[in-house]
Amino acid sequence: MALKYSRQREAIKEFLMNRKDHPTADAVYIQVRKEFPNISLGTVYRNLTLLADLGEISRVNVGDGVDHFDPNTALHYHFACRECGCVQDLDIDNIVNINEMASANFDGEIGGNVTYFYGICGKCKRKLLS
Amino acid sequence: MALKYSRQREAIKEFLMNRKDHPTADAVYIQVRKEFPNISLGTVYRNLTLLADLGEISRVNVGDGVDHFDPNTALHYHFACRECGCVQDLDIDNIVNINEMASANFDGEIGGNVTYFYGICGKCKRKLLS
DNA sequence: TATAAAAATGATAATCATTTCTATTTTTAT
DNA sequence: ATAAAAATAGAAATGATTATCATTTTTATA
Repeated sequence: MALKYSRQREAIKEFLMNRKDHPTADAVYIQVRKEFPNISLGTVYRNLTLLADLGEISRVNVGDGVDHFDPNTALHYHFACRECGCVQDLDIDNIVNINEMASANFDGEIGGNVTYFYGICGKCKRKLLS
Repeated sequence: MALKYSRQREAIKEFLMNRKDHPTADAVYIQVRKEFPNISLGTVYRNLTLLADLGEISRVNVGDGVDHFDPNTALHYHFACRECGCVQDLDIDNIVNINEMASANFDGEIGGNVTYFYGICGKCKRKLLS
């Protein structure tokens, strides 16, 4: 149970920390393989899950069937482009009271919510117009 | 391309229309198999996807790794119990302006958003307290 | 520094939801 | 009645993720 150092885990963390594009496990794998040619996809998944469980990174779901990973664990919102599949952060204030709103007229316990946006990103929008 | 009647599709639709519990494809399959013992899971998936594409039902994702299906296509919010896995409707007003909020400071086009809540349902809450 | 227990790894197999394929059956316009 | 189009059942394929397990790394302690 006690955590032990691993060069692979450090490389995964290091790679992710410099990223703003919310890579998938496979994207992490492809990159980290440049430094560790023998790393296995299972190791990438295992470490991403571990880091997420430790709260060092967060797992992001934007409905495209693949998990994305984000070094920013603070509350913020994501946008997913349905054209190119990119995932980006949105610069908006926290949506207020949403859990409280849901708690009214509800006999269970609201633990949290998942909110994300989708559409066409700026890049794809410009491409489609030209 | 032209749609042709199918008894299986009617049975799937009929079953779903009387449901408030947002069944999965597999749950639909198990039920409809009582009337059509030879129906295949592929047929269930094909028809659920078709009905969703036609806008007659909606596909609901609550982050549990399985798609749920809802005969109610009007905008409303869902709650997913992390204890028992049940999915239910929430009786709350529409969350206002959320797409507009996201559109500010964003150079792409917001097409929509996905918002759902999770936690412990009333039934499980009571069970845990006793 | 040597060592041995604990943890992590690489390789691969397994899982699970969903989709695809194909030969056969249903539907339906004529 | 018939034949083209669409739908089906059954089975295989896919794709993301998890599990298994023999081997390698890490690290606390002798």
